[in-house]
Amino acid sequence: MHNCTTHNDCIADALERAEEICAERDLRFTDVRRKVLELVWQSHGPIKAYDILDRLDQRIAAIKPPTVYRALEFLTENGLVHKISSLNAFVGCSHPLKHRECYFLICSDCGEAKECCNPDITDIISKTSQRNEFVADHVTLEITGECGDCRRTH
Amino acid sequence: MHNCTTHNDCIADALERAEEICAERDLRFTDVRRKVLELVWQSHGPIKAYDILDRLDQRIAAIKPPTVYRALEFLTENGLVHKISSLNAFVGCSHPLKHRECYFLICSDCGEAKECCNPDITDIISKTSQRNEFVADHVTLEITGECGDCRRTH
DNA sequence: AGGCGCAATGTTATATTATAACATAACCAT
DNA sequence: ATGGTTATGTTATAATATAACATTGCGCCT
Repeated sequence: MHNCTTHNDCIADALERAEEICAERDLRFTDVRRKVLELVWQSHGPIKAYDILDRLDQRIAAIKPPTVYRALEFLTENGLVHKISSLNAFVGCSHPLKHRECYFLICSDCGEAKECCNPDITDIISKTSQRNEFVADHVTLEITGECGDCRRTH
Repeated sequence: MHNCTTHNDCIADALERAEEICAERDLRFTDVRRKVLELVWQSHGPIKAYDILDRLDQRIAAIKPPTVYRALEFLTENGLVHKISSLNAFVGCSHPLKHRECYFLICSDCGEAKECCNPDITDIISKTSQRNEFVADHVTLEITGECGDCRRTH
């Protein structure tokens, strides 16, 4: 599924970065938001809202869909998480400080979504927008296919 | 909403092209498929599956969601219609013979989705995929923002 | 013409994804 | 502490999509 040998560290790092970013921006990194972000990172790949819901600790309080969607909205707005429209799923952003737009290579075999943030793509998209007199505000770029690891395994 | 002065012609043309393409490929361009494609074109911009359902002539037979989704699946598979993932909506392809991938400029003000099929984008996406050892199979590129017409109007 | 096989549609039911609307609680600045 | 604001709880439902099985329709063979 993934070859991130110290995935616990990834998760911890992501949470810590989120903590810092929220502190800097005077945003509240509440328990719900932290827990949702943690589950997003734990899944390693894209995870669906209702799967997050299922994995939240339901012993303490029965968390309902709106709570999860609100947390995801917060995390998405602040660049900590991205929504993958073609999957209706969410994935942690691996470099939430660097940029706003991320592009994804989504393997339909193993399910992983690798961020591929190529400035050349950003550039050509921006030129294309201009040529069409279009002021872009958000870009969704999702490339589906088969990743190298999966291809070699077959 | 749109400045296609002879939009009835657009619709008729699209249906005729679809007819030809299906004939060439030995596909059945059935009444349901034709009617769904017609409604997609009538809307001019992206239209949602349930809006198509509402607009289908329900006097004759009560058409149900699966029927619409199947028709959309057929039309999408054959390049006559594109799904816009970020909107959960469908739009007619304006040049179904030319290529497989289309990119969209979606105006969040007027709702139009303009196809922008820039080979340079295709090119760079393909290079990026290669560099990541990724075999792309489908590309979703949806640029949301404000179109020139809307910007000037404000 | 009759019957076979396959593709398309009909039908019922339900799964999945997402949000509206209003109530309560937690936080925090004065 | 109190009042304003932000976050969460709660109930209900809207919106999007598909599974599973039944029936119909069409092309082809003889």
